Amino acid sequence: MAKELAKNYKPSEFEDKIYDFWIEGNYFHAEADPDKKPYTIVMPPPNITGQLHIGHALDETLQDILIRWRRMSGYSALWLPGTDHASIATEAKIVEAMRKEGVSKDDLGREKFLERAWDWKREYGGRITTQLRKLGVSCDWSRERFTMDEGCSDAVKEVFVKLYNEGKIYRGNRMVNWCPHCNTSISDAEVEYEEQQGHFWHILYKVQETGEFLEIATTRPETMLGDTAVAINKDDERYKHLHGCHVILPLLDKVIPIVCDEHADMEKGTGVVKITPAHDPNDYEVGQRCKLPIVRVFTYDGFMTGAEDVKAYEELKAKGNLAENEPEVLDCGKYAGMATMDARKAIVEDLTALGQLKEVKPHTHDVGTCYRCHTTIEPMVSKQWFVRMEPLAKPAIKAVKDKDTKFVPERFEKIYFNWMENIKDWCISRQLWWGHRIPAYYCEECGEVVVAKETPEKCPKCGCTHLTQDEDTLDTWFSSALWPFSTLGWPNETDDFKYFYPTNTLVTGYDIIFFWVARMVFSALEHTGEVPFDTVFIHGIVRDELGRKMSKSLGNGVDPLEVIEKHGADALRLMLVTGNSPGNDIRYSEKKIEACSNFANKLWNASRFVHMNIDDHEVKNELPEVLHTEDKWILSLLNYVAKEVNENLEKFELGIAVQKVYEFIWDCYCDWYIEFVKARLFFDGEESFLSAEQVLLYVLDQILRLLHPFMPYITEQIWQTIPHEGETIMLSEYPTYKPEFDFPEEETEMLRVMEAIRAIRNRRSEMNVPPSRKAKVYIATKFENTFKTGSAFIIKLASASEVEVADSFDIEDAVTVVTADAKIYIPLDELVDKEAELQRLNKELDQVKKRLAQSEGKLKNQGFVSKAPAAVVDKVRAQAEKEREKIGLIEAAIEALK
RNA sequence: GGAGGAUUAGCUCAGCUGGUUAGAGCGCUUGCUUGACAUGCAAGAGGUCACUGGUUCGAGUCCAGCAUUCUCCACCA
Repeated sequence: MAKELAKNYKPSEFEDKIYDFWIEGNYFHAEADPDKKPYTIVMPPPNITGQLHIGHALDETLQDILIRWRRMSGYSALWLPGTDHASIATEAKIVEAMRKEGVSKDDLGREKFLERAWDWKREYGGRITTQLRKLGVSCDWSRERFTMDEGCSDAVKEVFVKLYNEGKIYRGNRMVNWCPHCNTSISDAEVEYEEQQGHFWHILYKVQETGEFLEIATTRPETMLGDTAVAINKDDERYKHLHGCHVILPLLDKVIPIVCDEHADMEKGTGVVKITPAHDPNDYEVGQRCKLPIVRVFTYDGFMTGAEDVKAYEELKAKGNLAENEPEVLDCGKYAGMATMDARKAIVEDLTALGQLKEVKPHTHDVGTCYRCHTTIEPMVSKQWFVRMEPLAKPAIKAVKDKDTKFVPERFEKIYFNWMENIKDWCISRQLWWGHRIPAYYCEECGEVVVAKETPEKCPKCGCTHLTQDEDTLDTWFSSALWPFSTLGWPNETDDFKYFYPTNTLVTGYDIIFFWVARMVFSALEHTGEVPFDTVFIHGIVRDELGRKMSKSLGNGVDPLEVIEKHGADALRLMLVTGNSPGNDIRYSEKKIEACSNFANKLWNASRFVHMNIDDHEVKNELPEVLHTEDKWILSLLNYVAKEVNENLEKFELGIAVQKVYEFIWDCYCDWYIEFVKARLFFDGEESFLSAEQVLLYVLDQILRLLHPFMPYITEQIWQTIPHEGETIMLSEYPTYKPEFDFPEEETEMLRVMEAIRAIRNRRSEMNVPPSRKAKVYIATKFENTFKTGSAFIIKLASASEVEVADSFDIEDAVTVVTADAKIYIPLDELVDKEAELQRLNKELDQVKKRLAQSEGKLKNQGFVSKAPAAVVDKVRAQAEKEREKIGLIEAAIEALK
């Protein structure tokens, strides 16, 4: 470790070295320690396909701040990292890479494909975590996990089998969201709605019995081949004569019934709806109610069905393997094999030729798309595995209502409840290979379904050995839902699990509450009987300089690695946490980063100043016996800041916390204390400057600790160069409030002197007197001692040549400055413009009078005096008193000048 | 259709449970080679806290309404 500080702050020169130093020291490692309280965060696992982006930087920074603070506060603080296999995203990338080589999944076969996927994981899985390290994350890498590692996979199987045995997982034909591009079902949460320009096609269906035509509007004419009914409302007067009649489906000339169903809304359109149970969620419901056949006309990869598909269906039927709700399949004839969009065109053309297309109207509507590839979702009836949500959602709602898990900020609870209360069963099977394969086995002989953690040797029903495992894998989020406990050893009752679980804080963005947070809550309650974490700390997203979402298509993304390279991780971290309140979005800006970097530079130089003074004197890092007023002042402020910072952190107000540290360092320590101390370092005797150096050093040490969770690198780098105990600042004690460092009187004394300094500077500045031109200062005050002790500061900081203090002076023709506690004369004869000075004094007099009027108004108000708390009333009273005094002094000054 | 943010200085944002002379950073003006820092120091200008009501002794802060804007959810023949 460096023993001295370089002349300039250059983060790139030491950040990596510091990280290595922490790793070598094993400082991130947490143990189950019965003498300490546990504090646990599990890291939201980034996708193995991921590149570090600014959103990660925010998420990780917040977690690192919390974990470093708790660690320094004496907790056994575990931050458990890991990565997610991201089934659909990873598989898509691999398939894409293979496509470029002209290889398909089927060419390769499942096993070879998985080998390739694991190769991919080995190659890229480490990339994201390497990038994370650049941020300074202090997570326990020895416990790094992967959602598909042995332990997590075991937990997945355990959960699946358990839920199946309890009847909470079932398999069946249901309406699901199908992505024809990814070729898999996806869950409701994975559908994103996008506004699209579409059309209404008004089609005429002929009624068999009466010969009249019914006008039916649809946004998807290609689905008409799968119509198995048209619906009307039973109360609709217009159509009462049609109850029990039929229509002839155009193009197919197929006779289908007219049914009555509440889904048909008399107010909307013509009041007649075509019903396609296989390809529309609402129609599916109607089909169930009216016992309609389900006819599938799309293949799963987005084409119209044909003879082949019918054949496959017939074979299944012949075997007697048709499950409940298994859709029939239609040979779409001339449309068979067409992409659905092409079929739409062809069908519209044919209907036009028949004269059965009445009109086409433009229409904008929200269309469901796949959240990964943004392909339009095709609702399909398909055989999938589902989690029955009702029994799981109930306790998950209660746990948050009871505040077993709290959301910060609280308002996100509503989003959670809204989702949980309207939740439908969760489709968990995916037609993908990369992921946890569903532990269900089917007997080829008797059709028995066996769900078990281990591959069964033989069928428990018929005894044969012809069992095949389900081809599908589980939704990625099924395994992430177990993350808080699967990573700690569950289902085994490990020591870690017992000590670190339930975890404390989950830090994540609001965009992921449904996908992940909600599912962790109900999974944890179901399987561990406890909530997975006590607090969900929600943050917003990082937007670009113009407030837009960062996106690949806009190309407005900011690469955190570039920012770190240029300004350092500390500046990036500070920028991400400053001036932000929980749950709100953050706007990235280069200016903000620069400001943060300047702050780091400021701290660096202040530390260099301390070094310049202590290096030749073997100064001990402890407080001296005798403390001067300004020492007590800074210590008292420090104490107060430490108290508040801890309180703010406790409440997850990280932005407020860091703001206070920032102000203390820059305004109090650098701009005032260091300047005060210069007077002692350069003018006083030996003893005084030694004690000054001690306090200077002590406070610097405390500052570095306070700031360390936010800016870990620079604080460690500096800390290592100053006298200290312990190996790393990471494990030093975080400053807290200590009653013995409360010095209210000294604080007041210093404030009096500081006010005088500011007032003198102000006057000099207004009169454009350069600092080089010193002037004698007379201070008339009741607090003679305070100002006598403070005169050295006034000389140094207010460009005074000499200071005289007494309880009054009789001076004419001087500039007069009045503070709350003193009347200050600066005889700058030749510079004084009497008129200007009079004007200024009168202006000030007006201002003070206005304030006094305010105070007095309050005091005259009976309601205020009788109802406001005594402390508030006293405060206003004291204020009014000061104001009256000040008015007296200013008036006297005006008199004297006249 | 439902829900939730946001609205405070030229810009970007803080302001916790109601009590300050409403704050910060950037930008702006003026002065300064001040014994670490010009990535700096000092002084300053700039705000009827979107709007309208209400509660209260007292409202940027609580309540109701309204406007603008963003987001989420649901629906959409």
